[in-house]
Amino acid sequence: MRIVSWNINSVRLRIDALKKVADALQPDFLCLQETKTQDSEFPTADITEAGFAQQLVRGMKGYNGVAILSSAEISDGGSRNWCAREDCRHIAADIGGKTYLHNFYVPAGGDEPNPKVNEKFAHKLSFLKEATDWSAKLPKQSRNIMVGDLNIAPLENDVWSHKQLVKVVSHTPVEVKALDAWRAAHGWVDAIRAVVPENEKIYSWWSYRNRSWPGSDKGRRLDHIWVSPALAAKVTDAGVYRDARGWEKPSDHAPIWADIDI
DNA sequence: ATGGTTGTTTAACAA
Repeated sequence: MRIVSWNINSVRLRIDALKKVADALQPDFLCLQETKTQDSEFPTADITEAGFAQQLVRGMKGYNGVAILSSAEISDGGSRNWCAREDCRHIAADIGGKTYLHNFYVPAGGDEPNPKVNEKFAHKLSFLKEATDWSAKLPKQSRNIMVGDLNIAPLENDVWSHKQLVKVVSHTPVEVKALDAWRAAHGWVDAIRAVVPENEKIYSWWSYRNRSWPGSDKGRRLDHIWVSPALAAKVTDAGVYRDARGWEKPSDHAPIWADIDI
């Protein structure tokens, strides 16, 4: 079974790119973030045509928004509000066999990594804390897959330069510590790093502001696929589909994928 | 040290 997670940065603008990703990666489940589309405007018919008749959608006008698309039957696994905001940053699916798929879009956090002066960074840290508490309550033997744009690159080789980014939001020690706590709360296993050794650089996002992609390759690994300890041994392969970042009018994120033997 | 780009929605905001 293949799971793909992709911050598409507008599902309406990039519907053709979605079809190309579907053709190339053949996902059983395609999880999207930053759909930027209210549910009534979601391109349901186009996505059905692309092979995903099953669609769980939670969007809002202009910002955020998440979706889980599937070719096989799934049922609604609910969606949660975080930090008492209805800002469409989570949706879940029951994908059968007592296995649950959670799709997250964590707040980016603004520019200044100081919660006292930057409300967006405070929001990000609060979100991480709530998600940690939520993870701690998941039964240890339960089968969960958690994907999304977590907006944090935790390891030194998850960024193009640890030294130059250590004070930049997405790679600061306080965020990395919070992400580690979130992971530890359930014993989540990082599927990408289970496949790609920590001494190898791997990224999933490249800023639009750096026009030199892919030459200088100044990326960050902001997107993640985590699995419950009970599924850790079932991850057979994983990676980043970098090609999509080089297409016409790309999202600033590339799709990431994992094969899980369930 | 600064500014660099893109998307939604139309001047500003978020990323």
